[in-house]
Amino acid sequence: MQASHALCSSYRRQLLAAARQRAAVPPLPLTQLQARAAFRSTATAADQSRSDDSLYGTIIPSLDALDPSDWNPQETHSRSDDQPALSKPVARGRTPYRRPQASTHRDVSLNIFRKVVKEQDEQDREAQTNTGFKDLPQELVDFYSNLAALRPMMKVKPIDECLVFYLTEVWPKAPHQGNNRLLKQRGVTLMSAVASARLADPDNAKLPTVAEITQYFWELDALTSAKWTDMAIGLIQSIVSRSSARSDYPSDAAHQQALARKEELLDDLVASWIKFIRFRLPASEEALQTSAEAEFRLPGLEPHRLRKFAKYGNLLGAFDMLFGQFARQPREIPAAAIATFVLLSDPKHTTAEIRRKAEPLLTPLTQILAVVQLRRPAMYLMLGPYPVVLLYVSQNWDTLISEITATTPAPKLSTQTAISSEPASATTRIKATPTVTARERAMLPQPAPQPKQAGQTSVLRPLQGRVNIRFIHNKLMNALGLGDVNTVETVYQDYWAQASAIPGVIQRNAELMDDFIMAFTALRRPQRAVDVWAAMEAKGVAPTLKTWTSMIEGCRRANNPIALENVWKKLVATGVQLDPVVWTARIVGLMRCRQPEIALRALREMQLQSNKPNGVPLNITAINAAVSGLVRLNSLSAARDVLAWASEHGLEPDTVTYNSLLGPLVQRGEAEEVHAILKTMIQQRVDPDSATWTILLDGLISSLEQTDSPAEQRKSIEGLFHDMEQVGLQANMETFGRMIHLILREDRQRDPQAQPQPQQQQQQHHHTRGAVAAVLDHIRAKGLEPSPHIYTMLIDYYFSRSPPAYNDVRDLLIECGFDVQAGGVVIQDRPHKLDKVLLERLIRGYALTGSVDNAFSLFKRCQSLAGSSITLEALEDLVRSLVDVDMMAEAKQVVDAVRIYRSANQADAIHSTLSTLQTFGGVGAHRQSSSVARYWNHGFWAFALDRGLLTRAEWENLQRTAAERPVGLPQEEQPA
DNA sequence: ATAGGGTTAG
Repeated sequence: MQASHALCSSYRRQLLAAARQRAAVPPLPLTQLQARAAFRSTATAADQSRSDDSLYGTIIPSLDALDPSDWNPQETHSRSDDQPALSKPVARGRTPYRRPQASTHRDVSLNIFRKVVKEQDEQDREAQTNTGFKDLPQELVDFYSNLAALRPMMKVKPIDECLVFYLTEVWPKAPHQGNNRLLKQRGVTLMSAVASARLADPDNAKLPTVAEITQYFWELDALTSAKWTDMAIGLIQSIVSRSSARSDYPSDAAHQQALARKEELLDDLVASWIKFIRFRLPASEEALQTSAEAEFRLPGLEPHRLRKFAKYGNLLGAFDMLFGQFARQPREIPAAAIATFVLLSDPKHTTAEIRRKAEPLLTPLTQILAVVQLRRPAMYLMLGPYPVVLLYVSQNWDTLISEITATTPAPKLSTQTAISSEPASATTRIKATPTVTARERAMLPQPAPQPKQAGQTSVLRPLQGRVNIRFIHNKLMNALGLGDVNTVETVYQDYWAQASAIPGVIQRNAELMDDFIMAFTALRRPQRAVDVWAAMEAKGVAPTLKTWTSMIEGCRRANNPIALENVWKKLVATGVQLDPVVWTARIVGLMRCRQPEIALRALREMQLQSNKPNGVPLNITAINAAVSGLVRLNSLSAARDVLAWASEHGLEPDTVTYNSLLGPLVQRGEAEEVHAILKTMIQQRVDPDSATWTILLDGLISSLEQTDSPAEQRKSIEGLFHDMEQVGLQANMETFGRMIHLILREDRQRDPQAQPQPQQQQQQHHHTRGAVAAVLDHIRAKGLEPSPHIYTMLIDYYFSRSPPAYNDVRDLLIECGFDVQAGGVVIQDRPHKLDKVLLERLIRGYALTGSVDNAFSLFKRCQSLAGSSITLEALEDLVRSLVDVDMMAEAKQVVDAVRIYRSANQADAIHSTLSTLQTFGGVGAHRQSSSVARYWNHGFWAFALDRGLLTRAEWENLQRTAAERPVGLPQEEQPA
């Protein structure tokens, strides 16, 4: 009571006055930074997203209309797509950073398109004029007119008819001399279309087999390993997608028919191999001699060379013995060989007859794969373009390899690391073979070097017999804050290795396992979270409700509402007694994932079950989760509806409820509303807490006069802390953070852009003088460290000075634990207070203010985070500033880092079990199609393409592999 | 029985 009176009487007047004033002045985040970035076109007023209360109010249905039973998770996507207002980024007010449009690359592609059209027209004219020669024999005239007719025909007729036409009317009538360029060109175009049609429609009897298409390409002198690989692996994909189980077919006849068709496809695969190898592989003398017995006519393996390749783990070297030059492109013939090998070894798909036919290929492959290790990264590289097949191969690989190593007499197995299966995969990853040949290294994408962190493992090692759980937990949370999945992995591996050595450690610290599960889920490595879960259970630690809550929390952080609901269904299916906490986690998670309707249905569901036996009572915390979520989504009216509904069920607002409602009102300066709520709080005898105080700081800080000297400002701030303590409230880090935020905002507003004497400003040193210094001192006096949040605000502020206050930035960085040298800023050791936002703002600040070297050296130190935690906005700023000063090689490094991250991430995330995919979706499943498009249309890519830092093919390939979900699985249905 | 959950800074 005392606290509320203190607030309401002594500061209310100031608060209201300041709030009114604030309402007229929009906040100006980083305006000066943006203004200084000369290459940015200024954002129009229309870009500023405005909040629209009524819009949200109408979208959220009233609670009475909700029925939890009729919700289907699959609707989530389409519904949001239909209603863009739902995904309208309320919190994303900062659009000025975005480039207006990726118009440049669009123009480029249009030009290319026009050029191609022009060329083709000329070629058609060429064909037409040839027909005009009156003295040509009729046959030739026919040939040319038929050839000219082919292209228009392909636009209107089915592809099989075009093929027949070409094979009967064009190809056989071609003159034996003269320029047959068009004949070939049109033939290749046609045949490529035929190949695509074959892949799209594997059972179309009118289309030629893959083996036949291989032959046609060969005859057109256009058989490349790339084209052939596409066809062969496409065929494999089609085969593995067909079940052999009787239960999957309605009748015996249908089953028999399917099996027969499958055998035809397998035959086609083997025949295609034979054709490709015969056409493309130069046969050695020895191979020619044996070709009578083996249609494949593959060269034999040389045992001593094989031993050597085994020793160095050089798979492509070993493949070289079989495929010669074609072994050099890992994504082509070697990929097809791996996939074929797994398929033809899989009793679910193959037959003895097929194996016999393919035996000349399978035998040497078995000999190689039994002794030369194929590591997962190489597998991902090879099969990355074919996610479905990669998934299939990956899932069958370990079992298959252990079978063949057990039965194949190997030259020397000393270096062959047994590949154990999950959950022991954890240990497998530690023991990743260090032996990589130079050639292989050149071939594989270089994972961005992990910033070498002194002490990451070395600090852990001396702690023998004692595992410092707090230390590990801190490391984990820091890595999570940085979005650094590699470090999370390392911390987990280290912990697991240490803890496993001492009995009871894992069992006694089961909650740390929950944290790892949360972190992996949050960083979009759900398979790793599932692995941790399994590893934990294997140690006899049963998952608790907290474990489930952690996973739900992870889904929330990963912004994956579908996964969240799937996890929920799994939890319900276990039949475990639920509790209010896990219910609340679900509701807040759905709200944060911008699914207010689903969240409200969950709340309603909670209320319905609360009346049943073993029902969890509805409580104010769950209501608060919904209310704050709605407020965050700018839907105040819906929030009030929820509160009214809660009241009907006997739940009255508490302090947190009021705080949720106060936040946006204070921000928007709706003084009367704020006043009304404070009055209600007093009437209802709900005491304000530190958070209330923090929210209301707005008005208190404004009372600091610009004319005050630093000493006077300091006194005012100390007065605030004193007042808080008087009413029994302790300021916390959020209070301090908001104070600094408000002080800096005041400063910016009072001090619009150009101050007459920049020299004086340089000397302002906010963090050592005046109000900010008072806050920082208070933090330290409490034995605390300023949070990354606080450092970020200060650094942003210093960059926005004119000229940029580099010295102040540097001082702060030293405080944060950075090593600042003459050559630039680097992260020497990982600072304890650092997260991804701070890092990004730092890179961006340096880039935009023209301190490009600093920006780049920072980037180099955290390269592995490019593409994940560091946003494309920031990277675009960096690349542009590098190009501006003509550091093209460096600019390319940045683009390469993102590109490599994208493909590696794709490959990594794909290594998932079916169950994980069903629950969490594939790569990018959390994203809606519109946001996928937004990602690939981002100005970063446009700029990189425009400046030749990325080829169009690379860009398209990235999109293709990233867009495809590994498997087109239906949503899992669980009995609720 | 308790943990984990809801509010407040970039």
